[in-house]
Amino acid sequence: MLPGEQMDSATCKRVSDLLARVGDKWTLLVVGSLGAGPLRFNALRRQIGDISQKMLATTLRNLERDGMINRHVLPVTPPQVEYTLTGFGCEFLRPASAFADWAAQNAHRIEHARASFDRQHRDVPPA
Amino acid sequence: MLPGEQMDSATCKRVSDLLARVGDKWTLLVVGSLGAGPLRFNALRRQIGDISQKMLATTLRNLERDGMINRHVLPVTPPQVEYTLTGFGCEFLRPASAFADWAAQNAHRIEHARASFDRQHRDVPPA
DNA sequence: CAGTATCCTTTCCGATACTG
DNA sequence: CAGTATCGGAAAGGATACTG
Repeated sequence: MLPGEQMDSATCKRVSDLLARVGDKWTLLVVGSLGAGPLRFNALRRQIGDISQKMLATTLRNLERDGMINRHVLPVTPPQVEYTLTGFGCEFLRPASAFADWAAQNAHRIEHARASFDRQHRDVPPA
Repeated sequence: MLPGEQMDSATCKRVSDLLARVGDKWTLLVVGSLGAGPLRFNALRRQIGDISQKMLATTLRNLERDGMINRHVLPVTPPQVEYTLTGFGCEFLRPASAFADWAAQNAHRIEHARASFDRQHRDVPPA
């Protein structure tokens, strides 16, 4: 994008769509975890901590559909399924990490802004 | 972040939080619109198109709380309220734009991946 | 182990009506 | 003009039980 030029409305909408997908409660956690290497379903689940079985399955399916991860079923019993980032998924991890870095470095500023805002507006609220 | 090192779990969670905030249906559209210059409430509303009054008010309040925008009330009748990006908001627009660029440039790849995935999985679904 | 199916609660968000 | 208040439908997401 040219400096000074902001996103046009149509582009912004598509971006917003993707951001909504990726900005959901779990997607970034999953992609981040897989960024360190392949993981199986339950390993992934333990790594993330408090994700429900349902949401992990849904998130993984969406990421697979979007071409970000590969699902590899090992023909053993009991079955094992290994998830890995695709090349596309790795590419995605770059701007995501840049964004993540900014967020991590500025989180305290946001918290401060919130505290300040709340302080100035905690008046007259209830009876 | 060091290359090769992915985000740790705690950082990832904060980032995920911010992404969820920013990745909601309207935030990025509002910030993007304000990136081009200050706008008043209804001007912003027209620019974005189909946002409801309620969601615009909510989104603006959240952004103000996070220190991303300033709300300036002009003492005239009828009242006018002008919204502008803060310095912090402008800084935020950088990584957001980087992310947005990637998303815009790769949107077609995602669409293709989805179509391909759906093609391979449209079998045996109903009775 | 790796899921799917179902239920149920919570949250989101649009429509509408009203206010300073 | 710039909001707030209230309501109701839709969607997200957790808990639990079940399956290959």
